[in-house]
Amino acid sequence: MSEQFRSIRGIHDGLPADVRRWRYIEDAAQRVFARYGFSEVRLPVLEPTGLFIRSIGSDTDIVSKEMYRFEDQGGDDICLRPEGTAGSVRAYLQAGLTRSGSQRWFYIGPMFRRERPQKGRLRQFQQIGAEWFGVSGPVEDVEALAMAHAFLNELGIADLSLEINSLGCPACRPAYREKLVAYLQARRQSLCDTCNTRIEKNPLRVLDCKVESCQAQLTDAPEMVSHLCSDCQTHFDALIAGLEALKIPYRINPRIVRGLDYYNRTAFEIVTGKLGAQGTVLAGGRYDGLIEEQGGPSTPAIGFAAGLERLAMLLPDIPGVQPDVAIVAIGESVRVYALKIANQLRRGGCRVIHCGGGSAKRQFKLADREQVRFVAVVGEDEMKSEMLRLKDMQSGEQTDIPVQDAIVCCKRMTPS
RNA sequence: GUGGAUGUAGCUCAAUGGUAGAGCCCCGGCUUGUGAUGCCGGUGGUUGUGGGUUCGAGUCCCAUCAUCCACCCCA
Repeated sequence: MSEQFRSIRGIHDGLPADVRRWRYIEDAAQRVFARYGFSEVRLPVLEPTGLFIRSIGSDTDIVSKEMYRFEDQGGDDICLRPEGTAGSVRAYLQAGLTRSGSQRWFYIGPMFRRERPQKGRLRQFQQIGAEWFGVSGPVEDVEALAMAHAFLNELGIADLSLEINSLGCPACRPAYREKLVAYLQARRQSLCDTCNTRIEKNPLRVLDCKVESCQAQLTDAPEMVSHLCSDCQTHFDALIAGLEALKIPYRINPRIVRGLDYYNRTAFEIVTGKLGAQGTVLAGGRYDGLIEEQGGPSTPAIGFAAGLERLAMLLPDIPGVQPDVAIVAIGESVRVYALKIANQLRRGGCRVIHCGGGSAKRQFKLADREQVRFVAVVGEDEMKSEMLRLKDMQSGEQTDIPVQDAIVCCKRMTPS
């Protein structure tokens, strides 16, 4: 007795019921993103490790402890991509598109992060992401947000809320950061242990600490949105004006922080209360410095990514396609003939399953379980007369009709 | 990486430390070519895995693995 294999921890199978949801989501993304002029790209799952160290930042959890990283047989340091933006920028530069005007891309694919699995958090998960290169204005920020909003709207998911913030820019963030650190240091004693380490590592992170006693200390903490430089302020104001004009509901959340180093100015999240601790369903923001950081010309950009599995959890079951007709073959003598009939029906555009033979009862049970609308009985009589005995499984009525008529009948009853 | 909960048939769950069961599902049958309800029968388990305590462990103890939930972090 050999041991059965299991999928790797936190890496799950996409079974038919899952994939139906995924496809539903992907189809919505394709439709909506097309309306905004975005084109799909398919980028590598394996990338040089250095790409992420440079792009995301070596101090981040993602890079420092969550990457599937290894040396391949040729001695190259490579890893499974933990997110999609870094690779998109790499591809954008590699293809020499910096002088081709703004580029509007989207992608759908697996990402890998070696974290402890929990609800809405897998080690291999899928993201639907959009990246828009070469645009700097608040207009594009509004459009990107409107596109994200339209996408989720298309899915019909209720009770989502959009939260926005500005992270400032290299001109105003350092001064704000100093002010915040001073504020936090004055309250060191009252903050939790993790927050104390965050003061040096990533002080902004303290702002969204979940510990109540910490939040109590932060009621009048300085917020980035009230320390923006005039350019950032103008940008933020225009973003808000755009959202208002499009009547997209939003909430300014000064506590939104980005874990990844490359973000600046606009940052946003769309969250649900229905997924426990992993309620962020879509998140993104502006990353004006990343392309230059990767060695390209200074190029502004904005993007977002949505978690496919998280969205899927918010969707009801999606019914699979049902066959129109099941072939029930009676007797050995019609074996080959029944196969031909099945294909003839398929060529005519019907979805056909073949019940495989055996007793009529067995085959009817099978057909019933598949919830087909019709059963076409093929026996010696039918073979001789080139007819089918077509039974409507809902009404129980059955009639003998020519094969061609059966095709028409089955197709008409189940349109799509 | 840290903490908590849970692992018994394909699924949902039973079984005072004393022979592992039920329901559903699945397979076959209830005369010859007709399904959903009915009746009969059947397959299926080294109780996640490995140790230990005991005359005896599904049950108690330890370890390990997996799943779930939370922290951390993030989509």
